[in-house]
Amino acid sequence: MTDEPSLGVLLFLPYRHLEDRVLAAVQAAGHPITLAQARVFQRVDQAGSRLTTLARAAQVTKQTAAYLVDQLESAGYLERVPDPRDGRARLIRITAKGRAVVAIARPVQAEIEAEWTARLGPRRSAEFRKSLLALGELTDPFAIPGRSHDQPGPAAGAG
Amino acid sequence: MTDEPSLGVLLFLPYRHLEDRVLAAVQAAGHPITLAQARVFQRVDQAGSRLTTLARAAQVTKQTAAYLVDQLESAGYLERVPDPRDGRARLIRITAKGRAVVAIARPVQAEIEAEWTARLGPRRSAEFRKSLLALGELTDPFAIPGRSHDQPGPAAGAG
DNA sequence: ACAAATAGTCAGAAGTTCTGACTAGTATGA
DNA sequence: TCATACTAGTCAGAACTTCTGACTATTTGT
Repeated sequence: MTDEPSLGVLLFLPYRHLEDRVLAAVQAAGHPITLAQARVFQRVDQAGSRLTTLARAAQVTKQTAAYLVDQLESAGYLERVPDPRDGRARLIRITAKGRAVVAIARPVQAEIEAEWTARLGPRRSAEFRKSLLALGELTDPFAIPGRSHDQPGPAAGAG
Repeated sequence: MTDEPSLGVLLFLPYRHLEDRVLAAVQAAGHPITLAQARVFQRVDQAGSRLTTLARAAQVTKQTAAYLVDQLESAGYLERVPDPRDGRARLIRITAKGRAVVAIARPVQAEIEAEWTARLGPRRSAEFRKSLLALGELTDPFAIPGRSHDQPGPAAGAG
């Protein structure tokens, strides 16, 4: 660690900064949402998401995702409706109250991105995003076939 | 969310991939280390680190860091020695057993970085790292003055 | 010497996440 | 159509992680 920082730490810093600042703004606006809840909420699609999808995207088990969605539903930020296409599934959707949270989060996110763009300059900034997109294809567990159902993501098959 | 992925998600994917693969390799080698423990262990300096420093770097409270260091110490991966420069402090150091873990982790990390470099190409890869370094200066809570003691990082001053 | 700040600990509570076992609906193929 | 395998989600319980609050010992600055 006296050496140059690892890519892990380097990715961690902006990731966490973004997450923390957006959450702080949401909380400051009077929404008592936790970080774990936010990590699920953030991934709910406008058109509605299935629990399993959220769980995979957030890289937690479906039980964990269910626990957090339950809380967000009780608090009125999310709702569950039957999925017309699949009787087993339910669609998790953002409520009006949830959209109020999105309305707070979005400009903060934009503000941070603007700070980053100012720091890197427009060209490097665009390239940075493109690089992240490329790495996403390499590192998104969705892309990895044959993962089983209860796992939060890769890294499991150890121990 | 039907839109293009946010920078948050984009940073999350490679961060988590790296973390998970390195941890999986360590666990596969027979070291029963958890993700939370690894996040602290990873930040211990060769020359020894103070608990408070580790806590800040990992962005958890010092109590949490202490809890995890206790476990890593019991398991023999870390040790605590008095800090000759400050009677209050102790230096947390990596033991021989801990260095065996580092010896497993390092090449995996290098392998992943090589994959990323292969994907981005050498030029974009170098620029990607430079951009992350620049953003680190912007987002490292160490750089933010006047933060108080028990906080895991920013984002706190909300609610 | 004294006040303020810092390093770390102790105790307890809350929050998150996991494993295992289960129910119900869907898809496939004989 | 029926059996089988698979997928979506839930229930229960345990383990793990993280936090808040209160405290001791030591150092720093005046």
